[in-house]
Amino acid sequence: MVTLEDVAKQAGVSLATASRVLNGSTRQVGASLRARVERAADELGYRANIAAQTLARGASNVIGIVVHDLTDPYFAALADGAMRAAATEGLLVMVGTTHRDPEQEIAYVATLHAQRVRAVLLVGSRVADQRVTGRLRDELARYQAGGGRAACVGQDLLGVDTVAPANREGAAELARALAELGHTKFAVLAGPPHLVTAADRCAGFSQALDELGLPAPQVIHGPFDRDGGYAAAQQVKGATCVFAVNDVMAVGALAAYRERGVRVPDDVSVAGFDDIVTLRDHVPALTTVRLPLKDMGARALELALNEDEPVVVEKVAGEVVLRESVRRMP
Amino acid sequence: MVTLEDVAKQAGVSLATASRVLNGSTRQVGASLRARVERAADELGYRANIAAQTLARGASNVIGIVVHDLTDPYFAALADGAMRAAATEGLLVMVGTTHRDPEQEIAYVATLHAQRVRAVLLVGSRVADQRVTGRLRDELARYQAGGGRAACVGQDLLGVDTVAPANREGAAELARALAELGHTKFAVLAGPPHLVTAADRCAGFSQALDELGLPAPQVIHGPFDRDGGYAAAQQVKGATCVFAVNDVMAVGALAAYRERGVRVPDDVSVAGFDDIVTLRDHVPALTTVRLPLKDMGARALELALNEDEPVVVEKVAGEVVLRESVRRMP
DNA sequence: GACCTCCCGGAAAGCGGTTTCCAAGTCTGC
DNA sequence: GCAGACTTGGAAACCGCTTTCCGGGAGGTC
Repeated sequence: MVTLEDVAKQAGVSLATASRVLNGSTRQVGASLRARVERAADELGYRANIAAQTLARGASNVIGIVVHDLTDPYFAALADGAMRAAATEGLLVMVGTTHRDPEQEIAYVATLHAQRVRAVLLVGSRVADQRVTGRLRDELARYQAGGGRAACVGQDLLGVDTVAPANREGAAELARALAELGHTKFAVLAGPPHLVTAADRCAGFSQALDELGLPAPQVIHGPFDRDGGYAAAQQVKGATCVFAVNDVMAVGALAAYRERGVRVPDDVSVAGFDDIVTLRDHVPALTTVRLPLKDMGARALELALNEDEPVVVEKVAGEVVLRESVRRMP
Repeated sequence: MVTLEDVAKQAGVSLATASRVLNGSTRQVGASLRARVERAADELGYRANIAAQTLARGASNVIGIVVHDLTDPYFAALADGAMRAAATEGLLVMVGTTHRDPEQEIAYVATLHAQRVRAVLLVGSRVADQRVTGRLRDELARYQAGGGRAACVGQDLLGVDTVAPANREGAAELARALAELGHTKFAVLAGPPHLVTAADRCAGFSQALDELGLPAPQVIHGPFDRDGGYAAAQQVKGATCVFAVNDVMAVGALAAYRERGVRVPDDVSVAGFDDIVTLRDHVPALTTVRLPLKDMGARALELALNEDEPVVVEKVAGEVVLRESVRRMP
């Protein structure tokens, strides 16, 4: 590959001068030399070696984002928000997907640390397992000790900047809205018990029902994805309203009902959580809690880059959106 | 940050020995020294500086993927396929999104070149503009001249390894299947004329109709996304069957019809292209052409990494999937 | 015109690793 | 017991770039 030295030689100047011309510096370079260097670089097709720059400057211009699954539109939206924010700062993005394996998440933090990325963003729910979370914390702390910056979208469990959606509150508000429509018998497709996001939404929902004096919902655990919702829906017994703790599960539930000839919302009402954009044309339109996913991603990056002391943006509000998948009870 | 020198000092060995123990080498290191080094590294929380390694080794372990829009499930699936393939090779991934700006694509290739990534993957349709494509070619050639590797998912227009879906053939087969159902009056929601993927699908469809002796379809251009499909559907006149050149446009069209009280498939049949997984629960279920997106992404990465001479995998076959959004004509 | 700044070009010292080359052991085989 | 072949540890060159430090010349002041 073409190096700076090649360019300097071709232009008949020193390395220092070539560097100052091509890669930004506070120092001025005279017009004639500057032109010669630029021409040489162009002729040779020079591209600065960023690994070398990073090493010399002691700072890189890339950030790392770790998500669970890029094909899940929830993560895609969050990641997209963060990537747009990164682009405006002139930063590049390395993306890692854990496929929901917490060990992978830890491994990625180590790898991104080794890459000396400017910041790492952990996107997605924490798990309840204290030991795993502890190891992740350690890995992050080690990275931060070396000057790294980190933020998380999810729960404030890592001791880093955090953007935390109001999962409990959003679910509670949804519960109240559904109760308002006259529902009293609920089921919750609750996802995996160890996933904090899922657990929070389930708990917020249940608690709100309790405060309203309504009976506790039937809680059905299962995977956090479309098929999990599909399977869990089969086990619902006697509820008039089903809350799936995220939208893709709700879509799975709707599919299960459709196949069995159960009409939504006539026979049963269904609600989800997140308000995934890709699902906006779903039939019936899904009642859900809208989260500003892109903003949250962007905000988290901002925090990671700018805050010295860990800042926690608690309870990013969701907005209940009532659509045709729920009906008013007679 | 902790450096290798710190570790070596702490362990009382030379830099060379520490390097050999920690960062893999053909050379053996005695058991006792090895243990001392490992203990020191662990105590200090050492993480190799990959920028330095990349510089010293002259080879990096990251690849770059450039997509148009991560929140579009089409790209998410392709990227996910490539990322899984990368992970099995122990490679890290940098992702760039162009937001459909071809200039951005060129800029990303330059940036990834500067990063000295092992390979770059360009995912998504080429544009018809010769000048833009030419500049992208130049940028890629320059990168490859320096030992970089590149591949593309889309059309074979860049002189690099390419995985090209059989857009024309898939659309043609779809046209024949729809004609088989008795349709004769077609419209095509054709997307932007300059997008090669869109144009190919439209052309393949039209040509097949022509070969069947059927009248040419009404062709309506517009954006390549959901809203483009929505808007284009409004302009359809007198067709019994509408082909949207991708699934998200088809979903937009379905939404437009639903709002206007036009029944699908009773009043009009609708088909898309791609078979996006997220849409599998859409109502009515979308007739489409299934493309093996994840495989294509993985395959492209494989080509980039292993092939010396540009290899073109032409015409990755799509499979027509007939679902309820189309009906047989009486 | 002497003296001081200021400006700009270049030499060279890093940045944190890898790897080549040596030297000093340690094993073999006879 | 000793030459020759392997091992293994360390010194130092090098990867490509940034930046500090120097020095020479131009411009300004009295």
